Amino acid sequence: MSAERKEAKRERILDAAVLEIARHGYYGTTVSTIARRAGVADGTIYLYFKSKEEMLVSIFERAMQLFSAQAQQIVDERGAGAEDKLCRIVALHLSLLGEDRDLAVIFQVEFRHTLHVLELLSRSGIRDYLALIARVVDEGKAEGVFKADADPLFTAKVVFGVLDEMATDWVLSRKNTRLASRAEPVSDLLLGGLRAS
Amino acid sequence: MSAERKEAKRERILDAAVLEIARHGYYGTTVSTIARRAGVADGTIYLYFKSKEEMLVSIFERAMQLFSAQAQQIVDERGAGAEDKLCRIVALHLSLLGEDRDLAVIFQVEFRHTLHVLELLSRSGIRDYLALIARVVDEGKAEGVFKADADPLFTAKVVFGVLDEMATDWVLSRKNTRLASRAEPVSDLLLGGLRAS
DNA sequence: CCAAGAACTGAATAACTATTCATTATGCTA
DNA sequence: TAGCATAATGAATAGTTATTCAGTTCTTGG
Repeated sequence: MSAERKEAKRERILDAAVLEIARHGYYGTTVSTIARRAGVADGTIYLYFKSKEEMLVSIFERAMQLFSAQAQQIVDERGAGAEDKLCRIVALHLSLLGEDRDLAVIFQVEFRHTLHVLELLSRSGIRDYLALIARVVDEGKAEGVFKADADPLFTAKVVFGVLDEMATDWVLSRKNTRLASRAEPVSDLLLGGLRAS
Repeated sequence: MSAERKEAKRERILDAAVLEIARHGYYGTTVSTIARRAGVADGTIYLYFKSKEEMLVSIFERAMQLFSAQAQQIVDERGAGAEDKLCRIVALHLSLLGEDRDLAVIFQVEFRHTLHVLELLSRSGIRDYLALIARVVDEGKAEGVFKADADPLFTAKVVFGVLDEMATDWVLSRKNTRLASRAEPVSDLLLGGLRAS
């Protein structure tokens, strides 16, 4: 079997896992269910993943890669100001989760539990993301548009916390709002607290 | 058996459950383990709780009661300004979780998963809490110290999000910092974004 | 077209554990 | 203190499910 076809099947299994786990939770989803939805036999799962838990880790890694790559691009851009970069990261975060409710559920609900199992391992992906935001805060201080006494990592955690709560709130609410529509008010409030006076 | 002694035993079981679940997760903790730590037989658990899940709900309710009662007191106080009230709620939130790491772990990690099972049920406790914060924002607007265009519920979610992220970060970090020490910088940043200019 | 290795299958296995309930202990009242 | 109700026990039950592996089907290079 060609490498591409193998990769495609792996993706299909992962997609099935995202869908089922989002709807029924990690412990409420059996390997058989995932296999059935992916259209493979139970045993086949184990040709692609060492265990059920490894599947969850893979979901996290695949999503985090998408996330980080795009955020990185925003941060690296030359010529853009820190305020603008921060707004775009906020918008990106809310858009990516807002586009895929199943993935959002897994991020906001299932990983929280898994973090307990994986502990700092999974958090390391978040740490990189926080560092990225912190860099933007640092730039803003250098530009003189953010308060000189803002602690970059602390500020990054505040930003992440707000985004995270928005996402969780959206996931748990039944209303049919767009998550991305909250980007502007979030940016406004955060920038209000950050700007040099 | 007297009602007090019964209540005391119920509390002992709940304490044992908090300890074990915080350390090993809900699914990593067996009813037998909780029973052993509480010093009772497995079957005894079921004289006090209908099921394992009900134990978790009881933990949530017991803690939320403590939480809400104190927050309510702050909000109800006459003569205090909205800025001051907000600062005190921030401090309260971080103190209560900071005083009891096991409880904090359950709140920040285990309940996230359980929310999936209990869905909006558990969130309703949070909803009341959010409403309380929103009321303070409203007062601040009436006093003229907060921006006139601040949306109270949205702002409450932002505040909660920041507090929540601080708590999660503290729970997952191994460092021996005090959670409550972040109250001041959190308040500063939030008030900076909220104040009328 | 045909090995032969790669990929896949799914029933069987091997735990694991929430909950029950027949039995025993305890405490209270008269 | 006897008798009765209440409380506690913990071994047995009943069900669940991740993982394995012996056997089958597909692919492909010569």
